[in-house]
Amino acid sequence: MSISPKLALLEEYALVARALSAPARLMLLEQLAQGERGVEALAEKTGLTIANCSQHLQQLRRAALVTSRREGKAVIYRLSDAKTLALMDLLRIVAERNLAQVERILRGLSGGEDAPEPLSRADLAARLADGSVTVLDVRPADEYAAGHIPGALNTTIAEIAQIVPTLDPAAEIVAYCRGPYCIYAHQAVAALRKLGVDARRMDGGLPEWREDGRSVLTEA
Amino acid sequence: MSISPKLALLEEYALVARALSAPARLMLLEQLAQGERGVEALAEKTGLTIANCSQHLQQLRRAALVTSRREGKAVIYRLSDAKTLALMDLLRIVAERNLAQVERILRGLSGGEDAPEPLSRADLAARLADGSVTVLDVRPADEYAAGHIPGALNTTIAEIAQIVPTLDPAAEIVAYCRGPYCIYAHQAVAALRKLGVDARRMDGGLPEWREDGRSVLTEA
DNA sequence: CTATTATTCAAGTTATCGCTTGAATGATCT
DNA sequence: AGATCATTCAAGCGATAACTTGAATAATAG
Repeated sequence: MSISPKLALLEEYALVARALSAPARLMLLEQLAQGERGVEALAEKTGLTIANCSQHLQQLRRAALVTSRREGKAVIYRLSDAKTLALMDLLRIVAERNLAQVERILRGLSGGEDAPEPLSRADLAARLADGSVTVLDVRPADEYAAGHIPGALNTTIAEIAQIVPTLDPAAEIVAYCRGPYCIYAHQAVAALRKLGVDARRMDGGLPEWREDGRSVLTEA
Repeated sequence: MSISPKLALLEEYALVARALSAPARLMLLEQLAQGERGVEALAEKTGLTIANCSQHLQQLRRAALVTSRREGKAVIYRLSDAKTLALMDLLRIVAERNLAQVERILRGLSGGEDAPEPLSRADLAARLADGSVTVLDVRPADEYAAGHIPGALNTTIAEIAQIVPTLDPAAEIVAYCRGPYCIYAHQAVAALRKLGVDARRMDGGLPEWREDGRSVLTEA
């Protein structure tokens, strides 16, 4: 038996937790939840320098939360499996469930106490089928192109006011973004409600939608 | 909107992960999974100094993984809810699933590749009913006294050789301990198999057993 | 082979964490 | 109130982590 097998074991668990303990790495994981990416693309999206980004990715890889492969001169990173996503999710749930501060931050974004309940993905899928909703994808255009909910319209938060008059006034507006870590959908709903337009968020984001096994449309 | 709501949010999630990123705190959580405890008892069990233990507990409380209440002059800590246990569990699953190093540590403990599959809690409950197993609780005596599986015998790893001859040779031996983070049951199985006695672990530990809604016996 | 591009490595700085020590708070008991 | 016990706070030290900069490695193109 080694010096302290117990501590060695706990150290391994702690390593995984430590990998999740920096906001920069959570950003990277959120990006990777959208799909696999190269280092440069990730650095661009997260605003990190290339070297810094690379080092964070290596920490994630050491914790086995992501894997990488070479493709030409680029190294492509991706989430290692669905359990990584599950872990991020549970982390978020515990944080949101327990921390009043998180609540306040989210409240501030969605326009106060009157923020409506999010629409479940199952309900959204049903209502997409009968045409009673307009779905807005409020992620950047390149992520929309890489895959989105069929029928969803892509727009930015800044341009959201211009798109409203073109929409079916009878259909409820539902916004979605990258997922629970992402605030775009919150911001979109807040912006729409400020305009006097009723809107809700979809629960989760595109990664969760895909994880459910629902269809995803990729631009040609 | 604040300076960077996105970062503020991620910082909160990271806070929870950071709380799980120190072996000492994982030890504390494992202890608390057995039941609520005071600071001094936790310090004793984990080998931390009182002051250090108190500081770790406060970090866990800041992350809302545990809550505390006063009882006389003592402060009693407990896991805040089942989600905390779920988070520890998923962390362990991801770590074990992905890290070859963890595998090696556990293998080394259980006596190599021939370590038997653990017995599920449901199966153990069924076989307890028909008397075809002997259950060994290999946790310290005070934890056994605070609650154990009905019918289980308490022993230490060191004394395990002496207890074997007193057991029904027809019944399979199943050992359990604090749970997945704990290595006592692994050690017990390794020790028994070295004696030529067939033995297995129960999957999970007492907290998981209790979480299943199964009966737990407390010493008078 | 040399040049180019994408990524990683290495060194240095600043900030944070974990642990220790010693003092301060809070609740009980006499 | 004063004494006592459990816990927390505060300051200090050594180790570790995040970020920057500049150089080194790998794969491809010319």
